[in-house]
Amino acid sequence: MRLSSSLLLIVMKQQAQKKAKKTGRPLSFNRDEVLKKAMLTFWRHGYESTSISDLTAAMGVTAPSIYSAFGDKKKLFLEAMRLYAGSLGDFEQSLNDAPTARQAVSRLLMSVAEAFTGEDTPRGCLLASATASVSDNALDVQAAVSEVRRDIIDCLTKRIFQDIADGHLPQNTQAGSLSALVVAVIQGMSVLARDGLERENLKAVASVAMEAWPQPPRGYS
Amino acid sequence: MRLSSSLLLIVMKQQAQKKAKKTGRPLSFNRDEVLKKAMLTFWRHGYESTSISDLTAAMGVTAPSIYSAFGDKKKLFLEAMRLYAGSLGDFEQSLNDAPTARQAVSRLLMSVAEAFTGEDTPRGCLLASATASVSDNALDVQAAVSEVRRDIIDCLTKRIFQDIADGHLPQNTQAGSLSALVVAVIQGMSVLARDGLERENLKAVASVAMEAWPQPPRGYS
DNA sequence: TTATTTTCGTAACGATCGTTACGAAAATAA
DNA sequence: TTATTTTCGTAACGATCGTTACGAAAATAA
Repeated sequence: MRLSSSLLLIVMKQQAQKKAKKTGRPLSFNRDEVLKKAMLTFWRHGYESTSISDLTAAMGVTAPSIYSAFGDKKKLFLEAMRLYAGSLGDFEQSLNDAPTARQAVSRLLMSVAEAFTGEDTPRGCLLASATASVSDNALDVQAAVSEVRRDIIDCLTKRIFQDIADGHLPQNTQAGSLSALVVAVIQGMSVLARDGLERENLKAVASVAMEAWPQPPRGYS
Repeated sequence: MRLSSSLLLIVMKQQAQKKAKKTGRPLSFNRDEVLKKAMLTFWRHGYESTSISDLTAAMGVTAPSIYSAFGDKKKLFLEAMRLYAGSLGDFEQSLNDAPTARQAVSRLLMSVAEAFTGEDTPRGCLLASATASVSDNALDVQAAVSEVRRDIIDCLTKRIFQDIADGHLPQNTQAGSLSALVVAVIQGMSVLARDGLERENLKAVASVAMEAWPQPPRGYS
């Protein structure tokens, strides 16, 4: 077989994956839509406290179809978590779009205050609550969530170092501790949101938290 | 029956409850000791992810004995939670023993940083993780934990108001938001501790968080 | 049409969940 | 000793867990 025809086959296969050229009975549900419903269920009840029965009810899909489409409960959760968290690249982009790390974090805290108290979504943060405690069977799922948090902290740390280099933050700024504090505050805000704290009060907490942000060096802003 | 003899009977009954004057086969375990082991198990795995089987293994007590001594799983958890949290009065006392609210909170954050990274205990905070997410069957247990957090916030708020009155804090200090932030930071530190952050790094986070504490008015400290 | 492919829903799998019935065991009371 | 009281351990309860076997249904390919 020549290389060109091999490549052609690959291209055709990719096209088939994109658009419904497949043979066989078609899927009766929209994969993205039911994944979103699974995500909302995990958001509300967490990983282990959400049963397959809860998921079939929320997704409107039978258990065998869930297993066929997503593998098993762990893989479904991991996909749901990625849908919730979004891409790390987009997060990094949003941090870099802001003029300073301070403004990026200030806006971040306000937007999570809104997101944690949405009318049409569960309260709090899926990352904070879904695997806060698990049995030994789900330690790997917990570790996956933990890794997402670590990536976010690393991302924030990089942005803070950049601000130090640009003179927006003092040279002695503890970049790692400061970014870890930002994530701690966000995860703590999730707890308060779940406890029922109202949106405006949560924003006030975020506002007070920003007081911990170091002042820029003299002559800078 | 005369009142005096009735009172005498009550006194005798109380004595019987204190010391082992009971008839019948004696308890084969120390109730306080096995409660502590249950508490540690709930601390590690949370309320719903801890099974009765986990508890019998950790406590060294059979299921029927657990039910006889503690009622059911919910009541056992609530007792374990109270053992973990301690009395609100003691907490209030510790806040009032400190010279200022700032020092009380600063010491509080350092002591939880130690407690969340103990060698012989699970990581993080039982209150933060054990009921972070639950099924509908355990919403009442979640509410009980939530109430403990609210009590702590109220306690901190009172102490902060006292410092405002004493001139240690500015008149415009947002006492409610500041105390809610303290609890948010603590609950967020629990997440970081569970993620594996080392003790000294967690203390550094707490230290940066204290930068959010308002400066005392001019002329005060 | 017939063959092939994929998904459908039903029905069930073994394992584990929280909880309890019940007779044996171990103490005191009479 | 015998009666009474309380706890013991075994064994099981119905319910639910996550997962899968399997034949029917619904599409395209030949």
